[in-house]
Amino acid sequence: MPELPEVETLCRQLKPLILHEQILCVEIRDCKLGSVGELVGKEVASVARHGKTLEITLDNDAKLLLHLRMTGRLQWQTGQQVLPPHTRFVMSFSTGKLLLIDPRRFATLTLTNNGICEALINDPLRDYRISRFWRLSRKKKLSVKSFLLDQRVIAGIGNIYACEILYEASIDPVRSACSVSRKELERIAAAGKNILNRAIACRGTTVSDWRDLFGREGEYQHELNVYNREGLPCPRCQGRIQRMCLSGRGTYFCPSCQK
DNA sequence: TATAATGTTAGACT
DNA sequence: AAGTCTAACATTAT
Repeated sequence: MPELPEVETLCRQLKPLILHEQILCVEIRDCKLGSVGELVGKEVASVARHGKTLEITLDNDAKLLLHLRMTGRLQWQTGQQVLPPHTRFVMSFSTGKLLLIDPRRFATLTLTNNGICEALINDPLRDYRISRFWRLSRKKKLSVKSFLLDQRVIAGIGNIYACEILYEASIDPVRSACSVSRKELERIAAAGKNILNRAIACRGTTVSDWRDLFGREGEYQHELNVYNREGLPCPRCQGRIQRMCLSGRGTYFCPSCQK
């Protein structure tokens, strides 16, 4: 479910609620998550996002890394309501409770002492270097879409935004990464920044079950050009949007203006 | 009932 | 050996 803009939305909403707050109680309700060590009594020193990972640093420098994978959601709850179905983890503060809800149970939670510097370097909204992006693309024969989805290349892009970025850059998703020219790759990088920033401003894309920390839908679904729009007219050339399967994922594109 | 779903990765295959 | 592809994870909704 959540890609970079969705995780960034959660990060921004969560920060003012839990920064410098003490963890009062932790409940793991799904043993598949494993144990996360001793968190009770620690204070939250920072809340950050790296790619699609949410990082909560504690006052002893330990880091709680949360990855929502496909259907993970975070919900903020104040008061005594019953927990929603599929609530897998609860962390309580004096200000309220943070719930992890995850029907498919793919989400992961890890406590670590070393950061995740790889994603720090490769986050497209930080000091991402086009030179590195270009260099990596030169030796890749796989599709440019799979290239964009490789979190070691860029951290944070998922299936929806990969489709949208390639549409905005007018690049055919099946082309091999190494066939993309420097100019075209610059177009992809620019489209990536535009789209991700715009999607953050919209608090993410709700096509099925994405909700923000307070249960609200995002707004970027109203600005999608190709994703989930098979058979509808392309906003640019009036051709029909097609759907195909690429590396196992639904891929939407306009065959007449993505070359 | 069959298929697809916004992610990642171990293991298989080139 | 390194690059690439596939199946699997677990559950719900169409």
